[in-house]
Amino acid sequence: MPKLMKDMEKSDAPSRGRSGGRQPEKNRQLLIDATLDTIAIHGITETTVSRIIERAALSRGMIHLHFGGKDNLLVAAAQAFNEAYYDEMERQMAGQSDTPAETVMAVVRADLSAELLNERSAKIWHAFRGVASANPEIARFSDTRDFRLRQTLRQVFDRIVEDAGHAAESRLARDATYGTLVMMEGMWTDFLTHMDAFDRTEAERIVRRFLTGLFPDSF
Amino acid sequence: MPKLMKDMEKSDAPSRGRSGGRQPEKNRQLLIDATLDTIAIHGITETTVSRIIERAALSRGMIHLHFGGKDNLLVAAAQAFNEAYYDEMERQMAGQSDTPAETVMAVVRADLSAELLNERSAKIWHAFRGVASANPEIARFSDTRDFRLRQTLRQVFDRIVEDAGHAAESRLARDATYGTLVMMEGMWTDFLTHMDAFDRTEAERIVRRFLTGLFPDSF
DNA sequence: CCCCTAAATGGACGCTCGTCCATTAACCAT
DNA sequence: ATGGTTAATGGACGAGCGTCCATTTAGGGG
Repeated sequence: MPKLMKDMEKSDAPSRGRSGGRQPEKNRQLLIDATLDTIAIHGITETTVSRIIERAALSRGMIHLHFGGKDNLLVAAAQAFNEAYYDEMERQMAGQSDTPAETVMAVVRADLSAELLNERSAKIWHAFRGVASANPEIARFSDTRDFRLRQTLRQVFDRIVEDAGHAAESRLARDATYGTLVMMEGMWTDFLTHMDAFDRTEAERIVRRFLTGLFPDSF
Repeated sequence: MPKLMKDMEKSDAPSRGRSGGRQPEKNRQLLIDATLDTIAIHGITETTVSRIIERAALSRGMIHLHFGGKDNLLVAAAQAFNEAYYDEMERQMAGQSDTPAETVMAVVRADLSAELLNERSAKIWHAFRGVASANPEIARFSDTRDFRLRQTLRQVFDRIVEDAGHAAESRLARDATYGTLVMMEGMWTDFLTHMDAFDRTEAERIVRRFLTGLFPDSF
C-alpha cells in the first residue's frame, strides 16, 4: 500500500520516516501522549488500558511490550509530563538575564503562561498529585519539579538579599522562596476551579505585591 | 444472644443505643468514614467497594442500600468531608471577634491547624481535587468550600480597606483575598509533599508577611 | 533471496470490579 | 403473639479490567 516513500529522512539512526513501518521509539511516545490525553479527558480513575490504546491507535500488547505494564506507563507519563514542564520553562527563560528581581518574575510569568498552565496541564497535574500520596513512583516526579523550582528561586532570592544588604533578616530569602512557590501552586489549583475567570495578569500582579512587600527596593 | 440491653438511651428519636441492632443512620455514617479512611490509606484509584465494606465491617449490599451505588457514596463522602472542614473552622473561629486583621489571621491559623490540615485530610483533599475535573458532582463540593472561604475573607478585607481609607486602590481587597487563598491552597499542597518539614508557624508568618506588605498599618 | 531478529498484533485468560436481589433478621404497631 | 415494614446480609452475576503469549509482520544482514 505505501508506495512513494522517497522523501524520507535517511538519518544515521535507525529511525524510519513515515508511518506504517516499525518505529518503537515513536510508538513509545505515542503511548505516553495518549495516556496524558486520556487522563486530561476522562480522569485518572477512568484511564484504562483499553482507552489508552484506542487513543494511540495501537494494539493491546504494546503497553506490555514497551513498558511492562500499565503502572510503569503511568510513571513514564508522569516523568515525561514533568520534563515537558522544564523544557518549556527553560525555553522561556533563555536569554532572560536581567536583574535578579526580573528573573524571579520571569519564572512566575512562565509558570503562569498559557504554554505551561492550561486546561490540559492543570488537569493532568492535579490528577497525578491526587494519586501521588499512594504511589511513591509518581510522587517522585512531582517532587522533582518542586525541588528544582525551589532551588532556582532560592538562589536568586539569596542574591537579592545579599545585594540589598538585608543582613538582619536571615529568613528573608527562605520566606520569599516559600511564599512564591505556594502562591504559584495555589494558582494552579485556582486555575482548575475557575478556568473561565482566571486572569494571568492579575495572578502575576499579586505575586509581585507579595515580593514588593518583602523587597520594596527591588520589585 | 444480646441479653442485657437495659442501659440504652430511650430518646425520642428512633435511634438505638448499642451495636447489634438496626441503625441505618449510624451505618450510613460508618460507610462515609470508611470511604474517607480508605481514600487516605490506599488512594482513590484503589478505593473499591470491597475495601470500604471491609473497613466498615458491614455487608456488601449496604452501599447500594444507603447510597444506591459507589459513585453516590463518593459524592456523599466529599460532601461530609467539606462539612467537617467548615464545622471545625467555625468552632475555632467562635468568639474570635477581634480586629478585622486578627480575624483574617484566625482564619489562616485555623486552615493551617492540625485539626484541619493533617496527613489524612491533605491526602483526601488532593484525591478529591484530582478526580474533581472529571466528576462534576465532587467538584461542586470542592468549589463550595472555596467559595465560602472566599466570601468570608473578602468581607473582612473590604472592612480593612474601608477603615484604612485606601480609596485609591480599588483592587486591594480583591488582591488580598485572592493572595491569601492561593497561599493557603499552596500550603496544603506543600504539606502533602513535605510533611515532615512542614512548619505551621512558618507558614502563618509568610501569609502575614504578604498581608503586611498590603496593609502595613493593620498587620 | 532467505533467514533471523525484533516489533507489533489481538484475542484468551483469570481476576476483581460494582450491582443487585432473594433471603433473613429486627423492630413496631396492632 | 402476629403480621407488616424496613434494615441488613452475602453470594451470584455480567462486565470490564490488566496481563500475557502464540502468531504475524517488517526490516536488515548474510
